[in-house]
Amino acid sequence: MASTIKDIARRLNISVSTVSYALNGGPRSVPEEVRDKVLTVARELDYRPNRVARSLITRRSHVLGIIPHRSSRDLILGPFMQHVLNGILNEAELMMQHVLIFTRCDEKDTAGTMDQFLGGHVDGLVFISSDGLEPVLEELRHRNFPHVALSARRGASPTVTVDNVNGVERAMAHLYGLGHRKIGHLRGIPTHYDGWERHEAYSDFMRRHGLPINPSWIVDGRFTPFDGRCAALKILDRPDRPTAVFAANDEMALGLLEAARELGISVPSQLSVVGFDDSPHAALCYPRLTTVRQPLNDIGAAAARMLLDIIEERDPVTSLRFGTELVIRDTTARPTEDQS
Amino acid sequence: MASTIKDIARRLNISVSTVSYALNGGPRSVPEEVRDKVLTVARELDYRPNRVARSLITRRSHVLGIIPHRSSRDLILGPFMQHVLNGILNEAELMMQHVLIFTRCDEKDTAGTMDQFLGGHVDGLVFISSDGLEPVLEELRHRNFPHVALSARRGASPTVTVDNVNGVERAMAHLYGLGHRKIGHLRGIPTHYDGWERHEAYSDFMRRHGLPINPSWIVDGRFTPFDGRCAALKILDRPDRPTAVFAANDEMALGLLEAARELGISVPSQLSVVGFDDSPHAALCYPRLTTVRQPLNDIGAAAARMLLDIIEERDPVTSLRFGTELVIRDTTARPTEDQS
DNA sequence: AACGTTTCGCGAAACGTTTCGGAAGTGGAA
DNA sequence: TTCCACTTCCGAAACGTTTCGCGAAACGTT
Repeated sequence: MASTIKDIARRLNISVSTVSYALNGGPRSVPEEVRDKVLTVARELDYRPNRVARSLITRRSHVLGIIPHRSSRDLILGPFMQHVLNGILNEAELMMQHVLIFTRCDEKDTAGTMDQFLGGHVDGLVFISSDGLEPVLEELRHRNFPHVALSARRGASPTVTVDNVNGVERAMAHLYGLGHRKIGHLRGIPTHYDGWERHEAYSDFMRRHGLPINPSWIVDGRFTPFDGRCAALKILDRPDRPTAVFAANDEMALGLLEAARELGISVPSQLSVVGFDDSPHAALCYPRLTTVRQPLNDIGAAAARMLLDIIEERDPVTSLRFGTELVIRDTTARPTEDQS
Repeated sequence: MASTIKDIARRLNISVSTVSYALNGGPRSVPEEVRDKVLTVARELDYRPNRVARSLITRRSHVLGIIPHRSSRDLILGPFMQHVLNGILNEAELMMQHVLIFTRCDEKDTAGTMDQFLGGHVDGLVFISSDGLEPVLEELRHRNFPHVALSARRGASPTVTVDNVNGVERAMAHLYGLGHRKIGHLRGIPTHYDGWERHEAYSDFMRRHGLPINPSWIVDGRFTPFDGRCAALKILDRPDRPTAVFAANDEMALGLLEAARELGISVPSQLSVVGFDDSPHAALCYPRLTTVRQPLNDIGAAAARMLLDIIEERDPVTSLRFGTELVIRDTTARPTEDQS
């Protein structure tokens, strides 16, 4: 139904090549006069170029692919995914690229997954989390297909990461400086790289400062407020509870705050809390959350830009690491006498 | 570099058509034996079908397009976009479709926009908000291109909406029932259809109950916490402030809560607040927000499903409207004596 | 007049598929 | 033997572009 370049050519009794050149100021020039005629007829026929046909031949779609974490049902709802995605989208807009989100991504079916990725619909891929997808990354590297991984071990593939170790260090040092010695940890799923790294940094800090690590002060959650609340109940509802808890992200810290309220534990006087992310709600909740800020929007934007650089074969920046910043608000204070 | 169907054919000295049939159990049968051989060689050559070439001929990409609100820089960050997108993504996954987010969408350049949309990269479109895009919708209708609009006037295009009128009615009736007579409104941008409809419903309620509408009790914001805070300061920081405020969404209500805290106005004893959405943080903030719940995930999922129905020419469901539910939490109470 | 150099334009190949028309062969029934 | 139906496979067209090679014409220089 829709008109094509051929229809224009026929109408004007000229060849399709000429039309193509006219339409996109193509690699060869066409005289002003016929150019105008082509443009007019194109408008008359309501012509729209078929970008798919074009991609087939140019091998570029101007679309960036995104692979959300596989448990995306939950994670896309979190501020992490949200802000990173926002960063990617904003940057993609500037770079005139669209963004395709791959919904199906079965890590057990590497072949099927690759079919999707390499089908030509996207020029490159951003992995929001590489958790469980190492074989896929491996094959992409092997095929030389442009990709960038976030929240991943710095390895063979290009990565954009946040300095978790440094961020956790700041958070812990803050708590330690206030006088806390009994510090618990709401840990993210340990297969998730950030979750793992933050836990490592936490353990490392505790060890280095000779603090006791009580296993029952460390509970896992999948980065959601609900999980945070459940996990927090396990940590807090016991006689020897810690005086402070470091949560692997803000969402879980929010759940923790709720749990504390339910248990009648007042924050920060009886319990200090530090989160990670500085999501918008950290400043909006009550009491306002002390947290480690990571520039999620910038991370997303950087990933998008790095990916396009790779696609267009510019400088080979292979990895980028962003810094963090401690934002001290109202959920941290000195532990009270009777606790320490 | 990558191997094609032709390579397989050459290797086996058979025709490409046979390979094609073998590969996708195609419309014609091929004997078991050659089928196996084709599959083996395909694996050997690490063959990946080129989906772009396939879409060119089948005219299907199995990708659903999404057009975020044009001021997406802000809106994608809100729970509205987030949950709707989540709903779409989940449903798309079930339906084996991927999702492409159009970043560029200049409402001034209808032609350019249409080029993007009709380029063949997507089989249909979901408009998150049709605000300002009527000409585009018009043309899509004219071309019979599958699309669904959210948060839009029920018109010629298929829509999925929420019953704003009913939702606002519940919120207002709740406040009225508690004894509030001086009720303000934190309004969303009025070009946004939901924002407009909620404001209409608010005004209508006030009129019907003979309540005074004070223009300085109505301030606009772009659905963000920051805007909510700014707008709330204007409403609250004056001698004749209302005893209750209905906010067009939860994010602004959250900003309102913050503003109230800054001004030393205690919620709910001195000020009642109702939001709209029931975003996760409504239950997590303090005091917990009374709000109108709308099933954002379901709305997104329904839109995706409706779109696919249209694409695949199944039943012609033209529009769907979801109901709301009032969730009473801790930000609403009777007005105190001295206020009324 | 002979010569390069541009300009202009056409035809065709290519991108990687899907799918149609039909040819050749096989087997069974009339 | 003839006819029909079925299987198996090939060649080619099609989808809508981009772009290369090449020829013809036009133009100015020697």
